[in-house]
Amino acid sequence: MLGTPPAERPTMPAAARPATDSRPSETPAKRRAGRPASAVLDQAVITSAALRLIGKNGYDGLTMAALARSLNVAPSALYNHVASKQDVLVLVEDHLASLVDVSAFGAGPWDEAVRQWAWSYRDVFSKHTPLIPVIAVLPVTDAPQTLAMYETVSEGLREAGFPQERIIPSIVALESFIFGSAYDVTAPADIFNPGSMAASTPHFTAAVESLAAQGHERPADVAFNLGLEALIAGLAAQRP
Amino acid sequence: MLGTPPAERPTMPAAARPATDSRPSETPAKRRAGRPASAVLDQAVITSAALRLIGKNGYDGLTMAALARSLNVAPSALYNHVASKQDVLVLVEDHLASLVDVSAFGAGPWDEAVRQWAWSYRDVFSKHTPLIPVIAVLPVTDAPQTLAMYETVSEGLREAGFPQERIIPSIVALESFIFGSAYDVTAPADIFNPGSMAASTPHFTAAVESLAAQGHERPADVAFNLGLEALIAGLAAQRP
DNA sequence: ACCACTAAATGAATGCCATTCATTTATGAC
DNA sequence: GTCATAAATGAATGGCATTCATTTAGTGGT
Repeated sequence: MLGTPPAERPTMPAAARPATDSRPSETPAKRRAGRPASAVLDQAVITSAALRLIGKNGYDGLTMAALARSLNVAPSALYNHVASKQDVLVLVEDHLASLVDVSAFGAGPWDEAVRQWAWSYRDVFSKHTPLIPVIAVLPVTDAPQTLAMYETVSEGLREAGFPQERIIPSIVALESFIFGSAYDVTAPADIFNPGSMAASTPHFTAAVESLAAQGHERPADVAFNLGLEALIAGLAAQRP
Repeated sequence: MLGTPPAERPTMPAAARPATDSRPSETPAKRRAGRPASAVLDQAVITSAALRLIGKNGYDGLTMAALARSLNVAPSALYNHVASKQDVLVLVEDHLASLVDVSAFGAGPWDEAVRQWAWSYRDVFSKHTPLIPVIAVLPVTDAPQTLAMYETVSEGLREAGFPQERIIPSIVALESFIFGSAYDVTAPADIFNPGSMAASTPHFTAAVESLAAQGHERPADVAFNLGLEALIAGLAAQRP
């Protein structure tokens, strides 16, 4: 499944404003304070700069100062366009949601669509785990692209015959599993090595070694596949 | 937080302690060439103070300064017993792991044990979601109580007839679902309210309203139950 | 052609944070 | 007693998000 390279240019920002045409003319040098036509910043520009920064230096490198510097602007200038750093994270999150692949809904069997969506969703956010605490608690109103994703999935499940009142719980269950699994992808390879405590944990140690002996490239994928197939089967059983 | 795992530091190792309970007892442990019988701080004392602080002011209130103040000690004193704030979080996490109920393993059918464990695990960590990014990536060596939990669960699944190499992936899948679901518990009640965008998301909106009409006390429990039962059924199907 | 309005930028200042380090204190072993 | 050493201090450091008074320069109204 595809990764999530840093978004190139103006990819559909997010909330609120239509924002003129965000064709980013490279304004290289200093500029004096000014107004509209020459405005340097808007939410789309901030979002793509944040993504570039994250891609290069990770989330530790995403500071308001670094973000401003990458845009040749004073840190305080950002606050004319976003209310807080949290706001920047929301913009980034919503952009990422638009990268999740929902194309299989309506184009094939529902379970295949769920599979494709879930793998894509996990892959996108496994590179952005610091956003998970943000999304998991974010009102959908603040994230239009995320909402659009839910709409597509909801429609898909509806057409597959799911009873209305089970659609949201099904999505939430899948999403919870996906978020947890995204963390799992980033865990160090030897996270389960019991080290000096192996002797006191024989069953666990045996299980770890037995899995290791299989020599899977990405153990996280084994667990994700197992859980996802179980969930899909379970959902299938709950349809009329 | 959450950016990168451990940074090595010259001061003090976090691992290899007898893994206390929360009582701030003055257990002296062992003294090597030792000196201070009147020492105020140790890891057990720090852990229980941190828990008290979190209980009162939440994770935003957990700062090294506040922690030190609650112990009538200078902030720098903490660093004689802990290498970093991250270390404090690990101590807290490991204590919480000891609160998770694994008592049903070996005392009944495996699926009932998993059910009880999973609900308990989710409930404990739903009040401590800021620790999830820590646990999800933490080597088991640094968390003896957490390791003990894994040992009990591994033994339970082994006795239930699970093939060795599927035990760890099964635990990981369950745990991923549990972590994601812990976030879900803390989400605001109206997180799915599409607000002014309802018109453009008819299927999603209908699904949300249909669920709301059921009037469940805790909607998060509906999704958790649904997902957990699906996972258990899926695991059952994979046994010989 | 003027002018008032206001969005968008500046840069200095604030307060909080984790962490470091040179130093002091107090203890138990000898 | 003396001494080595763990444990505590308090001052300092550098980074962080955020605020605010101020400046600048287009724009719309007249």
